[in-house]
Amino acid sequence: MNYWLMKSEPDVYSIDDLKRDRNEIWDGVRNYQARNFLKTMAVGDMAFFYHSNTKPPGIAGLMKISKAMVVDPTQFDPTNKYYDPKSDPEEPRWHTVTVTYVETFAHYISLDQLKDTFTPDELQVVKRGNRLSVMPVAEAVAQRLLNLAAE
DNA sequence: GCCAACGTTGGC
DNA sequence: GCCAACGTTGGC
Repeated sequence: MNYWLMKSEPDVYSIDDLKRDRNEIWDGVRNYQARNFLKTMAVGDMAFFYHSNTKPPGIAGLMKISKAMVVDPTQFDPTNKYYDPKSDPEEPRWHTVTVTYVETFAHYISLDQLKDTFTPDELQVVKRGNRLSVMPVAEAVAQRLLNLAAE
């Protein structure tokens, strides 16, 4: 079982939205490195829900991967902002996962706290200028995050 | 709202 | 295949 961190702007989709929806397709990722991580996710993996572009940015909760290798439907929808006319329905370019709500942390872990606790090597999200929206989290780091969240 | 970082596009 | 222009991300 692997741990991940996935970013979303709460104005667009927040952990409260996921709590309400229970399950959601994590659509709209259009970065190959992030997509490649999405494609390696397995059912049962856990992902930290990171709120980006908000004040303060940070980790808001936890979700679980409930379906792997989901074809992102938005790539074939011409009315969608994530429409990709170059994606071939026979060979879809963008795969993602379905996530299921697990919990909202009692203690929101702000980016400032993440920077105080982890080095950029331990947790890529604290790296300055980091724009990757999906990234792996090492088991030991994940455990420390879960401890922080419970404080 | 600004802007640094950086991925993508497209002319050559 | 290079690289300038452009667009997006995301912290501040």
